[in-house]
Amino acid sequence: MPELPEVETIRLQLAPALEGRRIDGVEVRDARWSEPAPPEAIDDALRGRLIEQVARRGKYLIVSLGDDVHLVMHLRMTGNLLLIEGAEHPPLHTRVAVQLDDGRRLLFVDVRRFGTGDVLLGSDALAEYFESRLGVEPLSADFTSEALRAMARGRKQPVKAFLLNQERIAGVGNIYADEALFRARIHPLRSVGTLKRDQIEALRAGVVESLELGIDSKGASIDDYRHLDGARGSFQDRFLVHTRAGEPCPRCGTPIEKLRAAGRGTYVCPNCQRRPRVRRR
DNA sequence: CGCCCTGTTGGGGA
DNA sequence: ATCCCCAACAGGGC
Repeated sequence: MPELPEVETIRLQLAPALEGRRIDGVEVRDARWSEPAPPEAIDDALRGRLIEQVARRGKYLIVSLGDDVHLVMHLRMTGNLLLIEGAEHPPLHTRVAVQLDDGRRLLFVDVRRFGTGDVLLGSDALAEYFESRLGVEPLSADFTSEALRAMARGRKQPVKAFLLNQERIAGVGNIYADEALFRARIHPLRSVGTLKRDQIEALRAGVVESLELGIDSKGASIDDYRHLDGARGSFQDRFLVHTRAGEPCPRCGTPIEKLRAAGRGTYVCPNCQRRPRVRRR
């Protein structure tokens, strides 16, 4: 059993990664392990350990290994995690390959290199990592109207920025936020602190419903099938307003409009989701 | 062919 | 708190 490195948190920079190495003939460019941990420390932390549990928190994946070692990964926008057979050729843009003892490999593939990975030593380090980053799980019993109202109270922030902030509600992305707001009939630029009690409840329900659209009948996220041809199209078809500028609102027929909120492309029905009095840009 | 814009995210700086 | 930019690419419009 290898000795644990002294550092408590190892930054495993998946993007870029593994300078100067080739993975089955696939060249990996501009790669390096970032400070403070040298590659040997990463190897030592992972080598010989059993995968005991795979979990999710917000948009993070957690692979828990023996001796309280945790590999925490984020796919960001284009990342993908693949399990391949030993003889299989890793796809282009493979950044990190973890060799498993049965001959298979776990690949982190990411065209844009936004994805991240951290090796955390100990459950305290793991808890701390998420405490500073993530708020309530919206699909848990803790996500009540009361909790949402308490978080929103007094804030002038546009409601869309509030939803995208992972430190309060974990896991709501751009597409999901638009869907939740459309369902709740709330304009994304509305100040979150001004929402009435019934709007807060509608927003809570909208968030839950939008997230459920991303889960298929087997309980797996539809994002699990991203790499399969055609999955992407059917995924987007589930959402009513996102990327549908010009198309008629499914509720009232008014053309969907595109605007910018919280720095992201944002889609609304201008009739169902009334603009706040004070315009902002 | 080149330039410009956009983007399933999050972090840092002004 | 809030806006803006950036990371590193692909893909589409012009």
